Amino acid sequence: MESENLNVNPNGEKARNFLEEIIEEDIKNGKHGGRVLTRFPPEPNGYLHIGHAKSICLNFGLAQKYGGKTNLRFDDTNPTKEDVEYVDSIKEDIQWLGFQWANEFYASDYFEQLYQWAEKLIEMDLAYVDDQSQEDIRLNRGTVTQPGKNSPFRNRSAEENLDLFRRMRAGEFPDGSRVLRAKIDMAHPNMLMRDPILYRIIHAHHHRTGDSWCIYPMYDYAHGQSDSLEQITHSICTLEFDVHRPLYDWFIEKLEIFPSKQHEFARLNLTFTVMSKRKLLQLVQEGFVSGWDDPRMPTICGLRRRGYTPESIRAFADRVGIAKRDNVIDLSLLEFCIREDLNKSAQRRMAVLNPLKVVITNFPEGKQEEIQAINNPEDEAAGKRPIYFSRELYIERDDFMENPPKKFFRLAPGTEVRLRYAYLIKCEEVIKDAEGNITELRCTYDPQSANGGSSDGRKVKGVIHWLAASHAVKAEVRLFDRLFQNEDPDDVPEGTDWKTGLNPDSLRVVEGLVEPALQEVKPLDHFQFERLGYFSVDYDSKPGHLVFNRTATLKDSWAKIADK
RNA sequence: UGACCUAUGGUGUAAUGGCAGCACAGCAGAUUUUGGUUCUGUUAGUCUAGGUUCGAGUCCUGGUAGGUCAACCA
Repeated sequence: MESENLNVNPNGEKARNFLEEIIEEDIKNGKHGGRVLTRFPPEPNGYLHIGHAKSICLNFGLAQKYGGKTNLRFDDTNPTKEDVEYVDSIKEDIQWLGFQWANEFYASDYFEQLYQWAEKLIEMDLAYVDDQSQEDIRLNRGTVTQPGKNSPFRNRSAEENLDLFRRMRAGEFPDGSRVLRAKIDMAHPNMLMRDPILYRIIHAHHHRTGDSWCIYPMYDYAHGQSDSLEQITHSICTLEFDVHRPLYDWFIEKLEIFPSKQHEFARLNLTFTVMSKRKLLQLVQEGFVSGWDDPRMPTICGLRRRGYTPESIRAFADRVGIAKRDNVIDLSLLEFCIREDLNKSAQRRMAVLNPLKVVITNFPEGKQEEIQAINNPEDEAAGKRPIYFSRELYIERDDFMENPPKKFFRLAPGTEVRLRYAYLIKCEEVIKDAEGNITELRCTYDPQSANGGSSDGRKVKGVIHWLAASHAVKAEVRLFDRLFQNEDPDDVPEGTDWKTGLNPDSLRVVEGLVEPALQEVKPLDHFQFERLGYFSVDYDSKPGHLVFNRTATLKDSWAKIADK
């Protein structure tokens, strides 16, 4: 769990982000007795994504660092959008990431208290029932440059307001007919302070409170007070809530309740990635992906299925940093984090995605040789496993070129390469079918070249992966690429649907060959298929039908050389 | 045409009035039975104009640029 912070101050201390500075200052001043309590407050209206992961790591990480705790609170104030399906997935994802909340709360737990406070505000002449239509409320709010106009219902007596508000709760009025608003200032330069709506009438079934309510509090009226009820010390949210802060403070001040403080940080943006829940939902509903956990999705469950580890996501959250300026993180940083983790932990296996048959003409027919292959060169404790060498083999089709360019140091007619952990082989003959397609290579091997040696001390630059024909089983291999082809997926030509930016090649399924022992694996086990990248076992995989997802490619320097 | 937030290499993020550093990406080299890893080196930055100060990325003022706000969403 200990995350490395790479930024170091000149005095050698770890660099702090601005939130850590605020908290340390608060602790120093004895605020709340040095207590730190944060919260992660998702609305259960969708699955969590990598942006939420940043927020989770921040909220839980801060509490851990300063000896505090973190609550999980579902912001379930809008019954028309929310569902228990999302509640369950959110809890699962947070735990998978490696965090445990101190308490599981729901904004709906506080509906009665919130209601009582609303009556109090009415009695204080700080709230009123407005009968204006939704349209009129919008019109009379003014614009960012023009002040709004007072509602004709703004000066109702407290008695009348109380009566009306109680009847709203009792269900006497239809949806949209009336709202409860705070009485602040219709000319306030901050639009949020122009008599914000506190309650609206929604005759809908709520996933937790059922049908006991037909009026529901708005976010602004629920969030700060929920923080306050839980005695949250540091309420951390994203930048767009910045303009809500005066209102957050207004309720706490007028109600004279626990003074939670809101702090804002910049949300995560990733190149080639859409992060909006609304858009991700659209991709799912319109069938562009197989579901919220499609391995191409930036959701936590999608990344998990893709083979990302919790450690890699936490490391990523740590490296992107926390600040208040808008940012777009390069996707290559996320890829770096998963490679860094998997390089250390993933066992190596042989696999061939696009097989080309090779016959070793000077190797006896029927003979089989056992070779000990290293499981993970980065981790000696991972040990070795047997693989088998025989006369008939498969190599990767891309590892042979009939007319190789300069600097291609794999197999070509007359050249020699090493088969990883096995022998040096030399290509003697290329067999083709009637159409001229290469169907087979005839090679000879150097019997003296085991264990990295050779008969005369010669070395070769190329080392390729391979599989004995007798020791290879078929597997479905899913290769993924980014879902969107533009660096900024929202940057599409005027008037075009945002989905025009989808990458048509984001999924490729191939039938490959893998080591037979791979039949024993279970979902989410991960491996590095030598030279092909990191792969993990899909949920769909079963003994008769192996399915692997490519988590990440290896860094490919050949691609750059070939480009030049 | 309002209020608020923000501005440091290509991308992020430090420097809390005192040598502009780190990571990713890029480039070059060494090692390597993975064109991987590891190691070394390297390119590249304080939006702008003033002011305060012995000294400004940092403080002040103006400008410029980007973002947020006009749901009975959160």
